Amino acid sequence: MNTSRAKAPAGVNLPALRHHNAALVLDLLRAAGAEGISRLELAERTGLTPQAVSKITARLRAEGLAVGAGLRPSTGGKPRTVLRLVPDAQFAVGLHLDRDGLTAVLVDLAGRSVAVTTAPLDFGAPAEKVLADAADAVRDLSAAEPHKPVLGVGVAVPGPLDHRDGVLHRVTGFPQWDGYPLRDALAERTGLPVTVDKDTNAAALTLSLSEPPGDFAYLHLGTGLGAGLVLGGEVHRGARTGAGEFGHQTLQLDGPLCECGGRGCIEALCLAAEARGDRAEAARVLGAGAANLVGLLDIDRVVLGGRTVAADEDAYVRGVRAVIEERAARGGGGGGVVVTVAGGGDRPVAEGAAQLVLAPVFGRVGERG
Amino acid sequence: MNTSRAKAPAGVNLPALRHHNAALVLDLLRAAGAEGISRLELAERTGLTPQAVSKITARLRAEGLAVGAGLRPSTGGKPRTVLRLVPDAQFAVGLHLDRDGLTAVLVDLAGRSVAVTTAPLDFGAPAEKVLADAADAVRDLSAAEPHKPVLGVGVAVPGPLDHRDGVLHRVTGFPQWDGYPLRDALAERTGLPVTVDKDTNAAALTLSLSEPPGDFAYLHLGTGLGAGLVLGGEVHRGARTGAGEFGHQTLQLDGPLCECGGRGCIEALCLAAEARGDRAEAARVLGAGAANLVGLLDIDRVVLGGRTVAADEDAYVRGVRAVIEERAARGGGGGGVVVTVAGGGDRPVAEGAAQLVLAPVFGRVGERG
DNA sequence: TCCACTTAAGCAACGCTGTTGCCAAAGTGC
DNA sequence: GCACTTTGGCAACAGCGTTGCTTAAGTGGA
Repeated sequence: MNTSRAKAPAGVNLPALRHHNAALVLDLLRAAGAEGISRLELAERTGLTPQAVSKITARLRAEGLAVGAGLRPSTGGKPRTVLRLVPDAQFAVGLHLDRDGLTAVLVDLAGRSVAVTTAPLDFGAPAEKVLADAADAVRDLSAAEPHKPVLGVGVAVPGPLDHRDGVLHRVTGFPQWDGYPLRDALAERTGLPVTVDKDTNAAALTLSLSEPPGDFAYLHLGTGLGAGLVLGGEVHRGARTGAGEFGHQTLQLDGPLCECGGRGCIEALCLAAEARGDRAEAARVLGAGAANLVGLLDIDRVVLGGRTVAADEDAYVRGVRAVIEERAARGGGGGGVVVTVAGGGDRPVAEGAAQLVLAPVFGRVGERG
Repeated sequence: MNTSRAKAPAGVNLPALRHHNAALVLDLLRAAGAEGISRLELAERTGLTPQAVSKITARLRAEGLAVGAGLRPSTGGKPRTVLRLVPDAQFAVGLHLDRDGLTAVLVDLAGRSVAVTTAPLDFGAPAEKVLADAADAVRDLSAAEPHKPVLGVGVAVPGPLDHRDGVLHRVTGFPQWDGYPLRDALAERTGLPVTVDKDTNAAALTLSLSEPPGDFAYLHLGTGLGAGLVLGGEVHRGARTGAGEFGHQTLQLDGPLCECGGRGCIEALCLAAEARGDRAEAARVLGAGAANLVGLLDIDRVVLGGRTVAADEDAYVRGVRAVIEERAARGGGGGGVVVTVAGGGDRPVAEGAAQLVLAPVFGRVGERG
């Protein structure tokens, strides 16, 4: 069962402290982007003394991860030196294995894709075949930056899996993947560390970098309906990496039959409304589920995405927002919740897969849930 | 809005490290109870070296927080010395302000109530009157252990509030509390640090100490229906301390009217079934909501409590379990989820209020959500 | 009864962390 | 040109957990 907390050796010694503070500074440098950030601002944000920040940034500069980037205007004294991340110091590969295609990206420390490959993929083919294609994509992309280290490979897949050991489970319609140790198999083929996660979690991870701080849920409405949760700056995966099962929540007791065998699942209701052209009703249904989620977790934002939403973003945003605001007005929680659509890159899932690898570098361990 | 993450000075210096490790060891000592735990076990659990644990425990003993408690049987060498927490080294006061009564407890470090007072309370009286009663209860209880330090006062109240600044909001039916700065007002009267939280969160906090590790939700079914969430060992409160709004989730689109003004709220459905004597249906409805929650968060356990559940624990446990297991069998998530009833003390809310004060001592900061 | 062996726990020296006190560098503005 | 402000590095330091070693306190076989 969930052993993540029970076994967590939470004791902190000096190397762990050093690593934590360095990662924290790196995270702030990343957030500052090309604009950069000064040592004193870093000190203020971290709560460390300016001198400690100087030492930490000196080490980061020696490792080639940070660099000076000009001066701020003086405010009456010596102007502040601005520091910024060196995005191409290290890279990570992100793979998105979908039912019909493979997308692979090489991502730099700033989160930008510097190389992309896409290819058709038969997810129903034998696992070894799919794995060989994936490994080829990793090899090709790594060659794009031959002299820079590639930290690892992140893989996003549609189905249920265990994020901790990287083993797939019961991928709907693809029984050959049940119990397949994807992480270890790909790690052996590529010689790189591999991290595996659900596609919705990867998308949520990408969003967590561009979204303002605070908790949010990413609701993905495409051929199905799923969710990725970001709580406290980290993706919430739950005990068995099963969190975000949003589509089969009951929204209509004893309602119409869903293909999962249940009744009144939000996914069935929402997609049925969409299929008969009643987009307002689809948005209202989605909004009811979103409002349930907002009330339960008291998050700051709801972010919508997926092909079905993209077809009419405005209708969905307005519909969902209306339900949430109406419930907030009744005192059901969720006042001030913001509803938006996922902007960001055009390959958010593959980029999020790469972020699975980069997250530890910036202190977003993600081992908690 | 949610500034908890943006402003969090996450930098760690040596005093912070020392405090963290000491709190971690204290937490393990508390978990070990009267039985105690050896230095080497502490080292194994924390990931620190035995020598570091020796130094930390030496400091704790010097402060009177830990003490030796006999020897383990030898395994062929020097027997291990067992250490245990000194429960009566420090205390905390917990207050439960309910609609019609006040319960106050003095709790030791082990979480046991060493003194209790209950009194009728008119929550609709002027705030100053209620506050005076509360302050009196605190003073009386503090006198029970005159020579030991009382760390602070934790207060659990029914309504919506902000845990961070301790201000109440829109307590249903009691407009005079809207915007009342309960934390600061009581802190001034008692001269002690005060922490305020929702009653369901306090109950969940108590349970988190006796329950096995892992994430769980406490569902309280009494005159209303609410939830407390424990994720990653800490109570999840959300951006505005509004998390756990479980009763007014929509479970039946366009269903019967709820007193909140919405339609098809789980609370209305569940209580209506209970009112007409259909306990099986009430349990089924509760189970559907619980299954929604389980799927969304992938928690390890669901814990039921409250007067209505207590009236027929077996029916509710079986009913809720049945719905969750049926959905898990369909692939909707939640396999292996355990459904139980809240055991623990007879004053779980007041004791949980006291735990709000004790949590930081054991490194459960709770500032994250 | 003795002695070799095992295991636990403290002492001392150490490396490394962030902190403090101080000073040089690099601007502004009268 | 000089007084002032602000930034940021250097050096010394206190305190953390770690390492190497010693002492304490048991077991068990000869």
